[in-house]
Amino acid sequence: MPKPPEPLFLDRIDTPMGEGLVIFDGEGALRAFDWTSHEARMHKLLRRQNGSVTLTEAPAPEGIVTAFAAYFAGERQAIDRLTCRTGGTAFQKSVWAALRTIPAGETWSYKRLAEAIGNPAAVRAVGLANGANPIGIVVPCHRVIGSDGSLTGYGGGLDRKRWLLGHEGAAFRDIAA
Amino acid sequence: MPKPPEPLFLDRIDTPMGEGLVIFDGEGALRAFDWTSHEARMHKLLRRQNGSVTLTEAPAPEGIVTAFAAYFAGERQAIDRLTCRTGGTAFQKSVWAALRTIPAGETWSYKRLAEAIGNPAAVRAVGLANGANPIGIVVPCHRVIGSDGSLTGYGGGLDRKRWLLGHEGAAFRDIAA
DNA sequence: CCGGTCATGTCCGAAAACCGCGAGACTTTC
DNA sequence: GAAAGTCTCGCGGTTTTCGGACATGACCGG
Repeated sequence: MPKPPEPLFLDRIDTPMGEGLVIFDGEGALRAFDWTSHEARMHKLLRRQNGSVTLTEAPAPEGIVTAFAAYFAGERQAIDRLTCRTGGTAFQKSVWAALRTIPAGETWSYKRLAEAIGNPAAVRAVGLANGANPIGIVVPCHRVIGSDGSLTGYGGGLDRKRWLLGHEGAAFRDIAA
Repeated sequence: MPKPPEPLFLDRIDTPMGEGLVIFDGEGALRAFDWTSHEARMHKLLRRQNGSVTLTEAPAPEGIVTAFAAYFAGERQAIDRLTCRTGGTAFQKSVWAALRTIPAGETWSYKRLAEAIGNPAAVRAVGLANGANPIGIVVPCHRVIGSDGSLTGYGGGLDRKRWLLGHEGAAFRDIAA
């Protein structure tokens, strides 16, 4: 079953944690964000969710670039209104939608997230769905931590999770490096 | 990976062996043919090869209808030039392409077919591919019989295979009913 | 406090099952 | 003995099934 490859575009931006990759589509919707250091992982997710895609380097829409810049400059809600579009299963979409309701500066446990989507037992599955989130930062999977307040995991590396939560002024239990 | 459902069309024609279903696409290419009595099987093949499809009843292109009519009336090569389009794996496509080179009135063994596609040992796999052929009659999978001349199998039922070969004036070993 | 157990959704790779066969060795039948 | 039936085994794509791994948390027994 052949699916026509969808044309997507790529731009690079600087972040306090290294160069980031911004993927967006012809309608200007954000499709993915990740760090250059994890490029392979991002491509994998993209392919899984959209079938084959063609990536072309192009300057990102003004709105996206300025939103990221403002966020890093301290305006923590600047990214809240960016329009995103993803593939994924129904379960994953519900998880990602719930993620965007967590305000900056706050953290949820995986359990609370599971309850929010009406599937309280799917705690572990929620963790997986979190890990499959293609749009880092904007879909704030970093705001989910363990029930005991520890950082648990992060696709982009725990360092970045720690930095992001600190930047947003959220509380968490920092367990060494 | 969600694939946009492809719009296909369906028409019904009469054959000496019962009502048949003709599936074709927006460009008038033949996509499937089978008998109403085996409708479920056909849908399964269609779905596997094209992903999800939407079927709408519509009169088939003139060329297709008249070709079938002519074939059943005795003009056995009337279906040779119909343009077909199928999904399937590379292996299956090569098998189906080879099938169309068998002239009416002739029969091949599964072995000969396997040799024709350059994979002499894949005799049994060729049988499978034959069974997965979505376009009965036009892609003449009925012209393939056992090395000893027996009919072996046919998706639409051995009765129809027997009738078709008889209609085309081919030789085979008829083993009771 | 530690260690094990279980529930949950998704993907991935491995392995097995499925057959529209053919060849070779045997057994039947006139 | 030759033609025809029976049995067994190997062949190779495709589909299905199964098990493991995982960004967790609650519970239970030492």
